[in-house]
Amino acid sequence: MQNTAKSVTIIDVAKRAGVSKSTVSLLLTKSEKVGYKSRQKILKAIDELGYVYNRDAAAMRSKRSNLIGIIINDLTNPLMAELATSLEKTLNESGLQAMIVSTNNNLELQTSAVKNLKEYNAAAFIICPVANTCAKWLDTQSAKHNVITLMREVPFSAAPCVLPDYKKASHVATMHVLAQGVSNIAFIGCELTMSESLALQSGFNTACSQHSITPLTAIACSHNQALSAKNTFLNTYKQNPQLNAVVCANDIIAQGVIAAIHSLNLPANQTIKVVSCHHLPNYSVMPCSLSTVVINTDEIAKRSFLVVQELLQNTTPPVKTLVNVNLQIRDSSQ
Amino acid sequence: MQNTAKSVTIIDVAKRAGVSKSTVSLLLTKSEKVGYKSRQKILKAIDELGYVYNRDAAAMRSKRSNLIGIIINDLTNPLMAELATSLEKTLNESGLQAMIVSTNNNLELQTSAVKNLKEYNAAAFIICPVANTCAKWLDTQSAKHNVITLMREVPFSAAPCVLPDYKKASHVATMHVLAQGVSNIAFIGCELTMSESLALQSGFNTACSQHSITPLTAIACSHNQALSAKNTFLNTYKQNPQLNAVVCANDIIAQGVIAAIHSLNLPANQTIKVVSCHHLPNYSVMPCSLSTVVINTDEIAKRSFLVVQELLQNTTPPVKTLVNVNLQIRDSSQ
DNA sequence: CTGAAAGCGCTTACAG
DNA sequence: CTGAAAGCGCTTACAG
Repeated sequence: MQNTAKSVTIIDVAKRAGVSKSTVSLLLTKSEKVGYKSRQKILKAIDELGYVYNRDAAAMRSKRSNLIGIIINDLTNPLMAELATSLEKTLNESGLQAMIVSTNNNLELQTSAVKNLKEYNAAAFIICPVANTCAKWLDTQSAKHNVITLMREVPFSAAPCVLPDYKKASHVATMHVLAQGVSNIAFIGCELTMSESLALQSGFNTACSQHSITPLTAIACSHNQALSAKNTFLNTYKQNPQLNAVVCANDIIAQGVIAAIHSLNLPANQTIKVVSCHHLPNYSVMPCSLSTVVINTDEIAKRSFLVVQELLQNTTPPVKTLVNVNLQIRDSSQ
Repeated sequence: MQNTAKSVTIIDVAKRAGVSKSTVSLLLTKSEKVGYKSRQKILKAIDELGYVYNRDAAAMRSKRSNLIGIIINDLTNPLMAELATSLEKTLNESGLQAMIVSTNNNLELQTSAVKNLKEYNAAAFIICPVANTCAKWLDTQSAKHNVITLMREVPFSAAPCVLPDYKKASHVATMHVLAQGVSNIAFIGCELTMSESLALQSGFNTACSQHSITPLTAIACSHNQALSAKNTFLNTYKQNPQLNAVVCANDIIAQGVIAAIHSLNLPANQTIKVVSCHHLPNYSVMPCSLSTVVINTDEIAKRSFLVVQELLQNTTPPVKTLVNVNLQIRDSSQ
């Protein structure tokens, strides 16, 4: 389709506007240098001819690029989608073009996504890395390109990283339930080898020891599955019937745990408190209310952008940016 | 960063491999035409030099492009995210590069997204249109570019469109509960002016009349809000206490309705059946089970790809492709 | 398979 | 502001 029509170039625009090709190019790049009259004529010509700026040609000639790759490991996670959307908006506002790519938690797809984006001359890569991303690979990319990681830290990598303060998240969540006088508390997380999970567990343990409480247990269930969390909780409860509080790694796990607690049909005087360390946008609409730690995706997007900007300007950004998190308190006794 | 290093070109590769520039270009484009020995030498040189194919240059010279824009109105909807991921995978497998862009249900963002992607020389646009997309605008784009719409139909537009059989979805869902002998049935949808909602309602009405039942009511609640659905249901129930079945437009609304039913504390012999016409991936993990209509995103992605392929080959694809849907039966009495 | 040549649409100095 | 010129990295015939 677009092959049939001969494309309109700046030469055509220049002819029509009665100015030189250079002037058109000047308007298209740094528009403040062109006088009012020429500007009007050029804009009119562009409109009449339906001229479309060719960024491929511009990028090739100038060796610049305003394309930023956003590589997301799990786009079906509403938090990640929200973050990607927010990032895209932030980049757009600075004249940059976001290109979101989904790797579906697949390492090969992540590798090929970065390779492809290089061929498209991306100026920077914002990566939410898949779980088993290798630090060596990341450092190789980072040495030659502008790369930052998001939401997840790749251990021992030198690439700048922006992530929520997971340790604070679990700490504040745990403190919240401990303040209510519970004493038999468990943590239910997932993928405990990930740096995120380790940070969550660490915040949990710190809070427990600050209250001089030995946590009952800390257990992992399979990846983001409410059903798995439900079963995990039921097993834990069987072995620890004195359990009266559960700190969950995120809202999905919390949902599973809450479902499990409902299924126990506990007497009215026996409650088990549940709190989540990681709010997921669309899960807030659930029947039951839940105290949860909210991660501000706009703030993460903003911080990420600042780091990317520093990279683009060849200054050295902080290697790690922790973004604050906030506990949203709701009725969390089940 | 990438500006400092002088880039490696096919000329460098050709020199190193001891072949001509043309041969390298040949390998990079249609590789079957290059002999085994040359191929090995070239691949070795590419590897040693860290050569990166420059798609901007290639696209500019050849006037071809393998970039496909995927423009999604709501990336935080897990179904849309799943669809985008699936589409990206399908495109990748055919050597095309997907560029996902989120418009966040904002018409201006959608317009500028398409404009930007044109500047990047996208070969086609796959659009999940925002609600108030104008048919005229879409037809203008479609006249000059390869454009298809997904999941939502823009009324009176000539652009090819791929979407689930919403009418069948609500029909099969409604028939399912009617077969259980209910007689007082309501439909709860959202945004009833959208073509999707109209199709859902039409399927519902058809099923009711096939059972010679006059539905109690059909009501809209605000956009995808479980809480709003909950309140809407409670109001409806107050006015129609004989209600014993509810057909919901999607899982989120169904969740709200189920929560409302729970809050009624109905006697054990009184149940209200709930069914959903539109399954949303991450909502399947809910405490309660729910019969719901599953939309196969892989199938939609595949069909969309076929339509795009036809457009790229300048043949005329079907203007409308309806993808089959399936009722997933679970215990749906609440 | 090679090699020289033209050209895709732009940017970037530069002299006027 | 103009205008001519060079060049970004590739593809595409074409004659050998």
